[in-house]
Amino acid sequence: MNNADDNTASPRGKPLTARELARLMGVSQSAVSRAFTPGSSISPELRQRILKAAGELDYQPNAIASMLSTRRSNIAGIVVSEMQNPFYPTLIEKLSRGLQRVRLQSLMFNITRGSNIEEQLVALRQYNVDAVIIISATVLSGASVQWATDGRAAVLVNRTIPDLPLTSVSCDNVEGARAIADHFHALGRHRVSYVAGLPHTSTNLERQNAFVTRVAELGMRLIHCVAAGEYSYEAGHRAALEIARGEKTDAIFFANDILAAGGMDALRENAGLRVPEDVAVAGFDDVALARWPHYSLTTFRQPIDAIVEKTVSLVTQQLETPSLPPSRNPISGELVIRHSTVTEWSPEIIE
Amino acid sequence: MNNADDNTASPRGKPLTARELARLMGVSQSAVSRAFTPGSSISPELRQRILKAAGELDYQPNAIASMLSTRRSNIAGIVVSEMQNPFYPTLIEKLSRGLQRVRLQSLMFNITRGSNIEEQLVALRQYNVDAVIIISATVLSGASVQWATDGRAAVLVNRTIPDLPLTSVSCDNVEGARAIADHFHALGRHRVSYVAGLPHTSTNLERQNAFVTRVAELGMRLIHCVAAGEYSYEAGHRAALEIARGEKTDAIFFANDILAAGGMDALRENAGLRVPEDVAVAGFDDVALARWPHYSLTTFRQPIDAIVEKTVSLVTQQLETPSLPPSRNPISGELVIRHSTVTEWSPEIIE
DNA sequence: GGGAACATTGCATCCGTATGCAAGCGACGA
DNA sequence: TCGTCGCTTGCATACGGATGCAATGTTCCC
Repeated sequence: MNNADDNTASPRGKPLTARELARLMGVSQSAVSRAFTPGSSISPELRQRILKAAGELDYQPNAIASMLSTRRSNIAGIVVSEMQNPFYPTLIEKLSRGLQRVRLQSLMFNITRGSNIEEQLVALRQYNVDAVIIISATVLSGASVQWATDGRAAVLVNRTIPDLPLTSVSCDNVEGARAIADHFHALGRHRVSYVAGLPHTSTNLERQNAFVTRVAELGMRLIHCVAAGEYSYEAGHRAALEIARGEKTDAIFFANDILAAGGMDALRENAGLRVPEDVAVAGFDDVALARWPHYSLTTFRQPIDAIVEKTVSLVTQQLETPSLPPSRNPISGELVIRHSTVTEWSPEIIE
Repeated sequence: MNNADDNTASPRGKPLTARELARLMGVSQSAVSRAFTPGSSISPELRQRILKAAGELDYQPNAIASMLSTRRSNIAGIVVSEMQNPFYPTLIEKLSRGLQRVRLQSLMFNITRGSNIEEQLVALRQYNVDAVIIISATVLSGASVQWATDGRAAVLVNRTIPDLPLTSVSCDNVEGARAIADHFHALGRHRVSYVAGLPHTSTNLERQNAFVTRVAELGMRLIHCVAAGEYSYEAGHRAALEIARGEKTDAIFFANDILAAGGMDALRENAGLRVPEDVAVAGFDDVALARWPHYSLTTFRQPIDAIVEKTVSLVTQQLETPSLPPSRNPISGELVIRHSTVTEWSPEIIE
């Protein structure tokens, strides 16, 4: 009757609307809508009939229209930067899959030194995302985050923002840094050092403070405490060389694995030191590279799956209960001992 | 007059709508809409007045409603997987920034072996993305891609799909593979080998064929040609060991840098071979790791910026001219010679 | 058998913005 | 001075689906 060219799926044509499908089937548009809305008031028979027809005619609800009606976008905005550290791609990948399980698509907002952060946050609001997940380590002002997350579910992952009470999920940095210090101590190393990445990030502050404190508690000496400036291989390399030129140290804790990798190469290849014999090296994260035989890096493993799971569950809770008070959620990690601190450790076999 | 509590920005309240702003200002809703639509029929004075008021009252257009009206989502769906290879996070990051320049947000669709691909593609359609950019190396059926991209701008990056005429942008794999072969030849290596990653991907097929062909042209012998099975360090490690156990080879081209890294470590640390003296090693991509002194890997650099630029421009063109015929766009890369093939090469300095 | 409680369904309207159309207005030429 | 043209502006409606409410049909119990 209409321009429904024929009753098969129609490629290249404008997509079928609920109203059209309804008319073709002789039911109301409401019925079509309800067929696709779980828990709505519709008989199983009608729903089946509609879903079947929808399948045959290749109808599917227009998510945009649905968003407008429900004021629910089913989109989570993920604010991201620092993609150079392989920890984050992995985290994001798993997170995005975790969010899909609760029917949330991930809209990525890339914050980078070059880009216009404010513009990104405006977009966050314009797209009406239901939830904001902030992973970026880049410094964001509390005010703008407040504005961007205002009235929606929000979770900070692996970071906090000063003076801004927001729900956060983090690997337990204190536990991890203490575990590294304890491990150094158990190895009999007493002249230890710390290499920070970005000095003002919350992850770094927590790791650094916990490490320094624990080192003092155990009666070890903190020889060097330097900031590499960023979380990169090159920065770790530079920092290690700087340390090697200074007073002798017998164990170095790098704030993450990438720094540690750069550091190890510098110590071995440029400073002529043996790892772990002359200096033990530990990192943080347990990214893929830490398992590579060349590095075989002792590190504190961030429990990615648990972090993702917790984040998703917090988002879900907040969506259900908008008034939920903010909470902090440290997730326990695990010390992974490898060859960079222990000579006699048998390296994991590559299967 | 209404419940406009006061005339300052109102946090926590529902966002202001164009209609409300219009009524507060005594203008029509159309005027507000036009003020935010470049090129629309409105006097500069009124536009300024409205934008100013919008700023003060913290009004911004609801992107969802706008999408519904215009049938334009200003969203590009990026179909992704393989986030383990650092080349991709970098590419995605730059791509997402490039798309932002033309006012497209990036909605990421993570395809992974575990996840439900069909479901992802349904979402792609439901969200009415304007453009689809497929980066994933994972095998997708032509039919489903056809369906997902039907009627919208689409670009394949660094891959093609058999029997599916779609616009694609790729690093010139043939040029790269030939350059590596030529380089090996110039080094006097005549017993060369090739290590594939995922054997059936288009990138691999192109690199492998071009390399094998060129090797024959130059009169070199292809000793080994193995498939590592995936693009990972471990796979490269395994493949290198396998090769080292077999007939002697004096140069190995790994299909990408990560494979090459695993391979180099295996050759040096497990097979007791010297790189480059006993065996020269080359990769493909030029990821960050290739520059690390420990690897200092000769590789063919993918021109990421040019790829991104071309992709964005193709998307733009397709959005302007929906009927644009598909095209293939190889982008020229660059051979980067480092220490893994040339002894006397002075390693780049870490600044 | 009558009436009430419940399950289904359709109707009408709303979500917030974009845009075709016509009305209003000033400028300009004849 | 009048008519016409062009620029602004507002009005009305469309975009596609969700949902409160009323209408209808069904079931169950006394």
